[in-house]
Amino acid sequence: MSISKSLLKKLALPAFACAPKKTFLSLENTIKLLKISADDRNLKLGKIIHTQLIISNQRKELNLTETNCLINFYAKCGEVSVARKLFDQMPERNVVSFNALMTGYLHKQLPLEVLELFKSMDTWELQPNEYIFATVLASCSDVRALDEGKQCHGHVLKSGLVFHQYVKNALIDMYSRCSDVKAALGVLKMVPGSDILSYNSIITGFLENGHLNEGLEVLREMVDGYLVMDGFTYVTVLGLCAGLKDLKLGMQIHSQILMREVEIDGFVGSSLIDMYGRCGKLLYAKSIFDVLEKRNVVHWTSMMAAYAQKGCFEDALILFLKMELAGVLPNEFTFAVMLNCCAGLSALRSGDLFNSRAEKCGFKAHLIFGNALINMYSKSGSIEDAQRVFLDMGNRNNVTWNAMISGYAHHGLGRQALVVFQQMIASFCVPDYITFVGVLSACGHLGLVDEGFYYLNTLMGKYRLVPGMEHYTCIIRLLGRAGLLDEAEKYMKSTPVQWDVVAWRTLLSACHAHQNISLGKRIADILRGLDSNDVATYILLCNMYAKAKRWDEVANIKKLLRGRGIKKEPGVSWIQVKNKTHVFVSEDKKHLESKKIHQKVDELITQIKMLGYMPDIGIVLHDVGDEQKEEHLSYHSEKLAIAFAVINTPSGAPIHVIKNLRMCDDCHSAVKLIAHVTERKIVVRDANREARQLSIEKPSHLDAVQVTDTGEHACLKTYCWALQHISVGLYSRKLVDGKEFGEALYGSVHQPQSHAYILVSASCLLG
DNA sequence: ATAGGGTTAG
Repeated sequence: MSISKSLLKKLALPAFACAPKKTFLSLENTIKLLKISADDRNLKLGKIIHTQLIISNQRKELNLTETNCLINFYAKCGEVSVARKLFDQMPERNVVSFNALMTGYLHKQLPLEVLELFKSMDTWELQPNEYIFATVLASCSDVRALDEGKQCHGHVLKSGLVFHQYVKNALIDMYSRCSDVKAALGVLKMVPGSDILSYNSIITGFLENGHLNEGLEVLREMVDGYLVMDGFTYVTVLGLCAGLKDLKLGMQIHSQILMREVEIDGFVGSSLIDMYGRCGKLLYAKSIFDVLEKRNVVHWTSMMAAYAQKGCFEDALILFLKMELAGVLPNEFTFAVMLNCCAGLSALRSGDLFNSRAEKCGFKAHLIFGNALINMYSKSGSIEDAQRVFLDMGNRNNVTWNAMISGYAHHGLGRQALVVFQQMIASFCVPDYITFVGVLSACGHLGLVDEGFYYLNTLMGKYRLVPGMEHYTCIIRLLGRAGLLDEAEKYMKSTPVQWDVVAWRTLLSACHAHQNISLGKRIADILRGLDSNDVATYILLCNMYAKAKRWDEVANIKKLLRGRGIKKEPGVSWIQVKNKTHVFVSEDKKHLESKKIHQKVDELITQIKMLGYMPDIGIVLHDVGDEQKEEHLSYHSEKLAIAFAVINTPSGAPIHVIKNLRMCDDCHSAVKLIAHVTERKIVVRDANREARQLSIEKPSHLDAVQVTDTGEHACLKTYCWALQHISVGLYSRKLVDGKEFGEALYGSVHQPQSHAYILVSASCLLG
């Protein structure tokens, strides 16, 4: 009796359980059940059927089809060695046998075996068909084996199978994943009949390899061809928007999803959160997160990443606790984001805790986790721990090497940074843009001018890298450190680079250090032309003049600042002692132990004066006499925090202080000596980053609209706002501004400022 | 009887 597949599936196991011992299935049903077992990855059921086949078979050996089915079954269930045994014992094989086994190797990530089988087909005088090519190309794609993929392409062309949709798409997938943009586009355009899968593959591949603009170009063509996006497309295109930080395009895609009533499933939901998060729209990301019915670990992690990206590290950490309460288990990505938050807060203790938790959960060996760990330890001031993690890592990629190189460079360990760079090259890891930022800054610390220029002008070119502003700024810092200020100025004036405020300020900082007042003045003029209201520049200038005891100039700048209503941000330091964060403001007397702390500061200063410490009296902005100046400097927030830590932590314990501003020269030399007299390791890290936003931002263009946080789609509110400002009459479900919907999207992709974007956005409300 | 694409890290 022949039974339908679905019925078989439903009845299979219970029927087997009840069947009398000598009941055998018909051959036809056996094949069907084997296929079901393969599709469901039901190893148990398949094994039972295999047994039945052997027992019931009157003939000595299984026939070709039966064995092929078995190979397929074992390969799909991950038992590729069993599949191989069956394959090897076959007296006769056909293309199907080969492909079934190849698929097993493909999914086990064993591309060499796939290629080996592909080669051996020739000796069996078997011609590869479209199935074989699709599988072999997928293997090449998986391991980015471009050369093998190209050879396979040649075979495909000879065989004339290039017009098979599967083969064509496999070729596109292989080329785009292997980052061969030209070849991928060639196949897409030369071979007619691209479906949504062709486009999804190519955009995904481009996105993966950072060819974002090319991806956008392909998207344009796709929309132009009126191809309807599916769930995969939305995920990929949202990834593209996130990478390009193109909020407008992202919102258009979101609108289309809403209008077409595409289900926001796990994947689309997380892509939306990620897109809004990476475009800096925390509130939008959260509104998506809030309305999701089921939240998985990716949703939580994407949301945490969105907080972290905005610098709301504490909020992200709180979200982690909420996730735990919701019973969702963290994965390696979650821990990586958490470590990133700890790095942002310099919360070494919390970072250690996450490290332990992750190790217990078995994520220690994950590459992304190790990378995040190196980053956390080095940003939190513990380069030894970073190094330990680095040495322990069995698997390393660019990010790993970069993290270690820039970690060493940041800690002033230029020599080590360059050694690691050499090791990176020796282990055939290709350096990238970020690698050279670290390398050049290491050269800066070591004062290696010639080497710096060699890396910039020669080595970067060898790796086909175009130096960017970060690299040029490193060069300026390098020249500045070496005291070659005039050369630096000459270099800046003669090199056709659009120097920015940071670069000029770098040189100004060198003028401060080397007391080149006249150049400093010239740079101040240039900076004034670039950016008229920058506090950091004025403070640098002020310090430069103060160091030179040019009090007249100091007074001028202070007057200027006062006139513009600019206030210097107060110095704040904080420190974690026994699970509590203690915050200190310069000259703060509010702390409970204030008196004891001030006494300790005085004591420490007396001690280090005996080692030759000379309080710097020239760098304070206060209008007071010299005596008082010394006092003010003594109570800079980091000194207070260190004194507190010396009192409240066991002797010998390391002290980690974080502060908002850059440490002044006086504190720098004082702290070094304090570390010496107290025999402690002291790390002071300045949080040299954008001001932290503690509350969720209001969409800037929506000031007129009350945005509440009650689970409604914040994006819809944006569109409501848009509705009030545009004429709605033009819209019908299919037509926007007299154009097809796709055209409106197309138009706005070409011109991001176009009004079509608002219309498309608005349409989702009406649809 | 054999083949295809997606989310979170730095």
